[in-house]
Amino acid sequence: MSCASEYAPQLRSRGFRMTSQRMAILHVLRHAGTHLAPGEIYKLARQEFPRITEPTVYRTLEFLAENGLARPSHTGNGHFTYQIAGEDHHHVVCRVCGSEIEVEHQLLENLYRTLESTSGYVRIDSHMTFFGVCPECQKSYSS
Amino acid sequence: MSCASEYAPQLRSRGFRMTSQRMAILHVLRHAGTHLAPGEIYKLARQEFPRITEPTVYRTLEFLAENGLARPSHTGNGHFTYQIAGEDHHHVVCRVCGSEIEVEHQLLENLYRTLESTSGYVRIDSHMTFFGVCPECQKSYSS
DNA sequence: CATGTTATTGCAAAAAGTTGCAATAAGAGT
DNA sequence: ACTCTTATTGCAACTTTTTGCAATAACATG
Repeated sequence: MSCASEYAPQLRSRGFRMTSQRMAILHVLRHAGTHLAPGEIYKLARQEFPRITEPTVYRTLEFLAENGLARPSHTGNGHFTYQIAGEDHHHVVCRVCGSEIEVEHQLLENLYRTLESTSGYVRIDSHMTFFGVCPECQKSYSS
Repeated sequence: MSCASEYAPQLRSRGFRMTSQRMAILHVLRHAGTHLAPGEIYKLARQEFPRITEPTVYRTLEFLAENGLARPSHTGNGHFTYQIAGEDHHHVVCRVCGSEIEVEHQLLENLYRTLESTSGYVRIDSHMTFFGVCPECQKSYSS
């Protein structure tokens, strides 16, 4: 069995099922090490389990995100990208060249707690992508 | 001329042009008072200027966002939604029922400055949408 | 106000993402 | 192991979003 089968009990205890499709996708996400677009995930997952289809990939990614096994993150073009859960960090993307870096979640903790007390909403813990201009591109514009 | 023509000089000074399509879309955004999905904007803009096409709507929204006249904001399903610029606030969306509230930008200022100094990136000023659970839905889960 | 440059658009076709529903298969119970 | 329930998938059709390129029209200039 693949390393992804360790998620099975977690799913079963909530009344869900572990399937080859979900294993394939979890496997892909675990080995990616970074976030991937649904299309890329589809191509890679097909190498694990060729009968998988696109609608299944989209539905599975949404399912995994709802159940905390995957993390969706927004990209600059308005689409989702997914990564395996557990890597608790955020991104800052350069709006000029697209390069990106990670940001510790710790830096956002205060804000999240402030938002909760001022808004009345709880369990605010979204994965965020911020946009700015990276050091490299700052140089090009100052010359 | 529509109220949207006040944007014309702003565009022309940067070498861009004001067109009927852009006026129609700006008009729609100004009268919406809230954010709209591209599809809705297309339908409404067609009432202003029937020859407008979908690709133009998408391209124009991206253009307006790049030039600070419109603000894209992420929705829970991974798509963009747009609103007229000038309303400087962020959103918290309930991940259960979808209700949302606005958050003053002031609350994020500190975080943005911290991100800039720790990351080296500058001009971080993205519009953000956070996800949490609203007071109403908290009740349903505590019963 | 006619002209030339080129930013912007429309068209057509492709790619990406979504939906409804019947068929399949996970896994609980026997 | 077999059966039954129903969560999950595949299929097919559909909607949304993107792309390349030729045609159009904004507007700076003379």
